Formats: sequence, C-alpha cells, structure tokens
Amino acid sequence: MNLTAQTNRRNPLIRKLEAFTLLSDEDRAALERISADPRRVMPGMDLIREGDKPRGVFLILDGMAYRQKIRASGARQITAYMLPGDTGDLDAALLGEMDHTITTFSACEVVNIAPGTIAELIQAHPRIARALRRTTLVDEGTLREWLMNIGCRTALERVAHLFCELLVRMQAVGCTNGSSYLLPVKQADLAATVGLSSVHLNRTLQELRRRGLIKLERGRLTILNLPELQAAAEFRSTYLHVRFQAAA
Amino acid sequence: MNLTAQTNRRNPLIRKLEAFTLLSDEDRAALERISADPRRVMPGMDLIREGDKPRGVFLILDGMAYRQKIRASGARQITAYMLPGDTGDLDAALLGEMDHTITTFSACEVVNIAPGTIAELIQAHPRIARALRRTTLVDEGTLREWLMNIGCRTALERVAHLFCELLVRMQAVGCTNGSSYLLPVKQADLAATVGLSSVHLNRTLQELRRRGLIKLERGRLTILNLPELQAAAEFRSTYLHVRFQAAA
DNA sequence: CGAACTTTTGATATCACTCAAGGGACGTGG
DNA sequence: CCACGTCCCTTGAGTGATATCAAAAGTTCG
Repeated sequence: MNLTAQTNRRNPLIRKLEAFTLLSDEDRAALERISADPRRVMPGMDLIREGDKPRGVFLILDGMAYRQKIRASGARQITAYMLPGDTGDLDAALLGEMDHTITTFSACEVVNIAPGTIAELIQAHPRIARALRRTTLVDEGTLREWLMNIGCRTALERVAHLFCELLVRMQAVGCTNGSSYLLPVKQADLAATVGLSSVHLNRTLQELRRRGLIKLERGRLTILNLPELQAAAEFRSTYLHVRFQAAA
Repeated sequence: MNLTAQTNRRNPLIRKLEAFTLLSDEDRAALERISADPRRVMPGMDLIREGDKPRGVFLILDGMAYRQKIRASGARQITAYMLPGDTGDLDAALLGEMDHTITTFSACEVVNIAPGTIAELIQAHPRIARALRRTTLVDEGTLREWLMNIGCRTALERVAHLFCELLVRMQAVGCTNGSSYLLPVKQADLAATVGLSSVHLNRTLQELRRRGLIKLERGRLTILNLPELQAAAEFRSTYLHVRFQAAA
C-alpha cells in the first residue's frame, strides 16, 4: 500500500471529495497542504459566533461540531452537524456577519483556512473547485431534508432519519465501524437538532432501543437493524449524493 | 429618468443583485440579455420534478414559485419560496438528479438558462459571479432560519416570521406596495410551509387578523402593523443580508 | 467519595391534529 | 341572471402527540 492510499484513508476531506470526484495526485497534495497543522479545540467551544465577522473557512479534520441558532428565550435550533471533512461556507467571507454559531461537540482538530488560500486552491485546481461547489449543493439539500424532517415527520421518524443520515456521511469519510460510529452528542443536543423537548427525545430513544433498532451508549451509536431503521425513517440517501453507499 | 434606471426598476434579478453589489452598465446589459424572452407558465405547474436530471437554471422574472418535497404518504414540506429575481441552484447541473420539485404558485415568467450560459456569465463578469455566490449564501441562511422557525417557534410566530421575511425580500425586488404584496398562496400551502395543519394555520391567520397585524385577501397580504408583527415573530432581517431595509 | 452533570421517570398540561360538516367565493353553463 | 359544481376557507368537537415541571436515578470525574 503506497503513501497516497494511506493519506487518502487518513484525510477526511480528500475522502469526502473523492466520494464523487476523481482527483489527481497534485489535487490531493494541495488538500494535504491545507490540512497541515490543525489546532486542537476542546468540546463545547465556539469556533465562531453569530454576529462575528467571518475571517475564513473552518475545516474539521477530526471530531464533531455543529451549527446552531439561539433565540432570545434561550431556545436553540441546531441546523447542521459538521463531521470530519466538512467545511464552513466557502464564501462566508462575502458576508458581513455570521447568522449562526459554530460549536464543537467533542474535542476537534480544526484548520482555519484564509479566504485567499481558498481562492488560490480553487483557481489552481478546477476539479477541487467543482467538488467543493458540489458539497455546497449537498449541504443545501441536507438542510431541505432536515426541514422536511422537522416539518412533517414524527418524533421517532426524525431521530431515525438523523441516525441514518449520519451513518452514510460518516461512512463516506471512513469514520464508521460497521454500522457503528462515534456520536459525542448529549440528548439535549439531539433534541435541539430534531425540534423536540429533551424529555420526549429520551422517550423516543427508548422506543428505538425497545424495537431493537439502535444502541446508544458512551457517545457511540450502533445501528442494530439498518433496514428497519431506514424503513422507520423513510430514509433514502439520494439527497446526500454519495456515489457508493457502503453496505451495513 | 434614464433608460438604465428604468431597466433597473423592471428587472428583478438586477434589482436583487444591486441590493448589495455595484454593477457596471455592462453587467446589467448581460443580465438583461439573459432575461430576454421568458416563457409564461401557468399556476400549479412543475418546473422540474424530484428525480429529474437538472438541465440548467431557472430564473423567475415574474410571479411566485416554490420548492417542495413530498413524502410517500402525500405529506409535503415547502422548503423555499422563489420570488421574482430568484434563481434555482447555479450548479444544480453538477448533480445527477433533483432532490425536490419546483412548482409555480401563480402564473410566472420563467427563463431557462443553460449551464454554459451561466458559466460564461460568471467568467466574463466577476462582480456578477460574486453577487450570485452571495445569493447562494443567503439562500442557505434562509433555510437555516426556516429550520429555526419550524423547530422552535409557535404557530403564530412561524406565520408572522414568514410574512416579515417575504416583505423584506419582495421590497428588495420592488414588488411591494407599502407594506403590502401579492401572495398567491393557498392556506394549505402556507400550512405546508410552516409545518402546521391547514386547520390550525387558518386559526393562526385569524388570530393575526384579530390582533390587527395583517390583512390577507384575494392573494394579497397587507401588513397593518409591521413593528408588532416583527416583534411577535422575533424577526431580524440580518440573515437576508439586504443592505437597505426599506421602511414600512 | 462527593459534586456536577446527564439521563430517566411520573404526572399533568397544552398545543396542534384529525375528522367532519357548513359557508363562501368563483366560474360555467343553462 | 340564476343554478350548480368546485374549490377553498371556516367552524366545532374530540383526540393525540409532545411539552412542561419536578424529582429520582445514574454517570463521570476530580
């Protein structure tokens, strides 16, 4: 096994982009260069806050983070999970201020990419540019799916759908172990993700466990019966546009 | 008043982009060229359906359309309103198939732009390219706000918020008359937008009317008390990133 | 071993849904 | 100009899913 293949396995951004685009060695090298020298961030830290001026783009190399919006009342809505290989909005610097906050779930390795660096990367590597534009579309599609989730699914369907989505996305970056992945997320966070109270979310998890569909303990989710979980959620992964959906 | 100014007033795409970017005469001319020769589409027609292969980009010049996702059960979620000046996803052609359907609310004037034309436009007009990338960010921000709307606001807040947002967006393209704008949308559609049943939506509208906040009749919404409607919705327009918010 | 946090449980309250029927408005054809 | 059908809005009554409140049990970690 050569170095490129190893690198490929390690760097989640490269894995993610290669899930639907062929990259050259040079493309991969450029992405490696960008990913060098990440910083470690503790759990529960804000990477950037609503109202801040964006100064570049985040790239998550390890760990899990999320986007959230917070109301005056303290109620909050989580609008996206950022997994390894995920980036913030590429053009965020075009806007004057952030309309949401990005916070770490777990300890993360994060790279802060300057706007100029992104611009150069895109200019010099058209394949990467295309792949990144494609990820933007997928992010948007994911937001639409989440809207659907909260807007017209039951509590059980919502949670099941979220778990199915995360499995596909974690598989795409090589962060699964069979049908199991790290999910360092409190029940209150899951509740804020799917628009439920944390009490009701707890009861919904119990129902999923009772049906033998999942196991969730110590920050690790294991899907015990993927076909039934997908059926319960009416889950279809097309909106994620991954080329090869790995088997359970 | 010179021709440019008139054109500017007429073409909603130009108006929209000029709400936050300075365009040259040449930029405007290019956008006019693209907007030439729209086709008329009847109400309730699908412009493109879930599963279809995207063949270009839609630009709405007149009327109102929407994006929706439909479940097997028939339940549906509207994920975006497309107003005059709004376009579909610029890079939609990068994806193999649509994950949602775009349908007209009212009779519309629509332009179908080929992928190549978009590419040329972006290449030749960097200011337009920047402005369009910015609209993508705003679209994403709007999706996040809608998620928040459905996820953690009450029925009344949701509807009030939607009406406030549409006012700002319609103002940005010159489609308002004071605090009033055309809203050719059935109550069942509003319900599918904010994640309520149509019965409950009806009762929510009545409450808004009872409080003297709005009037909604014959496809026209009039906001009678904008400050109170905004307060009821906890509405802040920052996520729309319009530079000049017109007064009530 | 204790403090702080998270998950779980129980009881009650409420917002929103469903079903079903009654009114309007609008258009079409006689 | 009226009669009728259709579509949409409105109303009422009963139900159900989810929220809220409060406390107990479990977990984690210094």
